[in-house]
Amino acid sequence: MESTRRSLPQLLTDARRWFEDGLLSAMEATGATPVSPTQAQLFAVLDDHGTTVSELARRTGVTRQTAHQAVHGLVNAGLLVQLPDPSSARRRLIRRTAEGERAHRQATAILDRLEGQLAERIGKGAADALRAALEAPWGEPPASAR
Amino acid sequence: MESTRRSLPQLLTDARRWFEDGLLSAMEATGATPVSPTQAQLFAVLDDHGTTVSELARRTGVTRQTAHQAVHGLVNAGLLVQLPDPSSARRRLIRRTAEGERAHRQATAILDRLEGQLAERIGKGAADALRAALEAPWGEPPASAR
DNA sequence: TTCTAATGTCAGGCTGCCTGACATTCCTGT
DNA sequence: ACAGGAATGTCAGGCAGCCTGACATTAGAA
Repeated sequence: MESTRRSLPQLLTDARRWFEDGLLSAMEATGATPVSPTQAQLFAVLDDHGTTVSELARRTGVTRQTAHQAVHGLVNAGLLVQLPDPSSARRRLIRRTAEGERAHRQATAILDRLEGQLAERIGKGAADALRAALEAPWGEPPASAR
Repeated sequence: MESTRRSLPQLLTDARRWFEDGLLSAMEATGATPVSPTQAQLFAVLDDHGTTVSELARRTGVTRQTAHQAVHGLVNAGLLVQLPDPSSARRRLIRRTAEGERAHRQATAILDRLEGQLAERIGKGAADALRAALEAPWGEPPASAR
């Protein structure tokens, strides 16, 4: 009787995997510098006038060190650059390179297309509802769950 | 104007993190053997008469090796046991131990509670829509995304 | 000026996932 | 009957994304 509903965390993971695989294989197919969703996210929260690693960490909800590491990879890949912040010597601003722009735009386009395909499959209404539900602020899990 | 909608993969990750953190901290608070969502998922797809590692791998959508590793951890933690399958010498059936039962039931209960809290926050309708959308079969990302 | 906070970075660790490689054990077709 | 292919379980090694700890440097506030 399959009383066991699949757990939401698992469902969420499956969905994410679908996007992730789709993104990677699509980018790979175009020969563009591949960008993982995690990296794409970094791009997404980057603003045009340059952003510090710490700020990126805050925006993406990870530690400074993790953000640093992600940025480092992208810098190595030639998609980002770090330049000194004229207003403060301890800060280093992160900016996209031209190639970074390109990769970011492409990744975004592919994700949009995937979302479109999802809408086709489950219906536009359902897809919108999914997004709406996920966009609710998650914050931290209420301790009241104990 | 924040034209940058957050990407679905990222939203999915945030949501998953919320559940994951909630689950871990809740289990930790009770002093029970902590079970990660990944491990909980393993329990969820385990049937009562015993299941092989390969079968678990299929059900969870990961490789045999990954499943093996997860099972190994749970066996070490005393939540699962492997016993020889009387019907075939190359197979080893995985079963829950008594403690495994307990941990599984508790994890499931906590996840339900978290889902309930989610429903409170975003509305029952939205929560149900979320689940419904996620339960659509994800299959593989269509190559047509290239 | 001195003390605290913010920033960037290095080092090391964990988990979940993967591929490769094997030894065993079954099963099927000839 | 048996050879060869498929299934099963495992070990080994790798990679990405996270995390904590520890530091040096620089800004800013007291």
